[in-house]
Amino acid sequence: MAPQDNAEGAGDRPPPITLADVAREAGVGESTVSRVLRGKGSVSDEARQRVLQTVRRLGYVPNRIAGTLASTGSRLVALVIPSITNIVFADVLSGASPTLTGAGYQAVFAVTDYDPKAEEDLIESMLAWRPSGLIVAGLEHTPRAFAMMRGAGIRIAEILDTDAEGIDIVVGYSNLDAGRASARFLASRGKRRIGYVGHDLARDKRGAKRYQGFCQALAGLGMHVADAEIVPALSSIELGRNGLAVLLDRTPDLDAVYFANDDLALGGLFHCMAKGISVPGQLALMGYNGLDVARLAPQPLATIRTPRRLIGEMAARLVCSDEPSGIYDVGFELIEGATV
Amino acid sequence: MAPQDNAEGAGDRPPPITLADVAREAGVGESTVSRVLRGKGSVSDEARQRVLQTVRRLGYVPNRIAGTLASTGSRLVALVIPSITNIVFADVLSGASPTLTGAGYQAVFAVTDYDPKAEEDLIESMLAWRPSGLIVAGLEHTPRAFAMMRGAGIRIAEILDTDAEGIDIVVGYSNLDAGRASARFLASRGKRRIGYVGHDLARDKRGAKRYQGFCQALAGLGMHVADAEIVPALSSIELGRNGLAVLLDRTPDLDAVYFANDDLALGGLFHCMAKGISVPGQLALMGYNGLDVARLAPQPLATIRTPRRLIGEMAARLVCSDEPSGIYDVGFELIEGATV
DNA sequence: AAACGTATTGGCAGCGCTGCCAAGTGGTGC
DNA sequence: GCACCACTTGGCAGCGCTGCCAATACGTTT
Repeated sequence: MAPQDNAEGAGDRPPPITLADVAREAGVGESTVSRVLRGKGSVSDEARQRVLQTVRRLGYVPNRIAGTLASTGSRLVALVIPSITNIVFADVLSGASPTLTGAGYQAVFAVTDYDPKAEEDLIESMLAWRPSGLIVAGLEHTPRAFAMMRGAGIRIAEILDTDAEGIDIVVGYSNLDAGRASARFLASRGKRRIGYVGHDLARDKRGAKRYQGFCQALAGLGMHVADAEIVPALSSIELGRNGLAVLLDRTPDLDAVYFANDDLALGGLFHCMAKGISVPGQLALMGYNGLDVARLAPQPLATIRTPRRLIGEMAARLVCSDEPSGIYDVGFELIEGATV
Repeated sequence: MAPQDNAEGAGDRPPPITLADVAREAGVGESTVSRVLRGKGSVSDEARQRVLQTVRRLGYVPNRIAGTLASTGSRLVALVIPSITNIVFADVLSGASPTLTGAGYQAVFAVTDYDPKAEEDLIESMLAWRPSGLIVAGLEHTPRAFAMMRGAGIRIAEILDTDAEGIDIVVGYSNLDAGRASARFLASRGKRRIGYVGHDLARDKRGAKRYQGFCQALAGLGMHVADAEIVPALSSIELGRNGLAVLLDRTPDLDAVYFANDDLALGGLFHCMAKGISVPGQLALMGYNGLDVARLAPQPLATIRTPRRLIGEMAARLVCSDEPSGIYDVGFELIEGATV
């Protein structure tokens, strides 16, 4: 842990190379260098070669900070997400990142940890970088966050949900419908004593909407959730394992359990495997998200697959383009798996 | 999928509010506004109140682009990582992000997809933002990438590996040692016919080092890898499942298999569960990374836990501070699990 | 030959802020 | 009363680049 000191020079750095240095060395005007580097405007082949060679020789790296200040657009896109270890958002980023890079944009991101006030503060500090676009998770924000986003004068994409009004661009699907579809699926397979294991729904707004849709659809079929175990923390496999144990302890005669997401459901599946509970014979399990690990488990999990990568890609493309604002509903897909 | 058009005004935006606007409205000089906003220099309470109130009234958001250009430091830290969906890097980011945010920095990131040339290009475009620090995975880079990093005059942290020379700051652990430790552990449990399932090692330099250490340690014990299945792609649960199937097909009498990481190992475990191969009775499995899902599987996986979050935190803290450069070895921990 | 487009080039203001400096104010000590 | 100091304040030159404009060169049209 102790640092082994490095002989890296502590000396004064030479002053950084600027565009003016390149211009002088190449014997051309600053504008010409700028034109060559941005590939805009016409420049003679001879001048271009001279500039490029000088750039290489001096190791010049353009200063985008200065460029951005001088021009209008910043070529930065801000991403504000609740979590980075949650694979859902990692997938969104993995869709957005190459799209942005490919279009010459840079991604700046910040993690709210599911805290609306933190989101508000982070949106503010992101806007200070004058990004040309902002991608943010969900449709629920604090009043000040709404005001800032509306007033920013940039493209805003809200993702992963379509169940409320959007500010500008919305890319996602209906979480209410996803919950409803799950309820109908379980009912269609003859399940009647259905339990629920979820996590902190005050923080996970979209999880709450799924549960709401789930209950609604059950009610429509004259049914209801027999018992629910809500663990007051963020979802994890461990929580699912424990949550299902507690639920079954309290209400042993369930024939199916709906989980707020695949992490929890996988924990539930592991619990059943460890306890010798036969799935789906004795108990059916259904998750949500369509994670790889759930698909490849010894018993593929019944779940709903959401096109998260695509959402990231589309949101990125839309905030960088002038395609019309509006709602882009990408839908979801119910995976029957082998646990129901 | 079709956008439902939104009535958002297409009108001309009012010119954005600048610090000069605030100064004029508040009846003070620009310097005073700047001092209030940055909490530097002395300002009378009365002036401060007037400024803060005006800022709130106008909804002024400072322009960090301009601020950065005018001052020296940029308060940006660049992160260049191979992947974002790989939980290892997501964990690193989740450690780095709050640390940076807490210190008033903004994280900018880019994903190389394990391609050295892409890394080179991305490092270049990140440096164009004049970050005050750069965090990059691993110690292997292209010559031009090395040159750019050395010449950038900023703090550089190379993470997740200590098995080669670093440029400036190194935060990680020895992958060679991790491989060696795994070999010794398997040998100590009496395993003699040991197989290996790995992925594209030309791309995963650190995985290659672990395998190298593993083979080295086995050789030291007068043993060797009985058979190895290298799948030419990035690791995944699916690949682990298929890889183990192929390996066992070819060499059925193995008594242990070492996997390049937990994704592959988990796939292997799932394969055994599906095929009724008893673990560790018939076959022992060992992974690497210490993922939650591996710890919580019906049979906890033998693996090596690496402090990825801590690495992210430390790297973030170090690039923002003037703590000494050098190697910070955070070590790793062997988890015996129940699969060996 | 004059007038006119097109390609190429350099100069320079200014993007919004910070750093530095000079100036003003009021309290203290001698 | 004067020198001195700490605190407070505003003015203004840049930071490194881009956008605009004017200038030049050269071929074409009438």
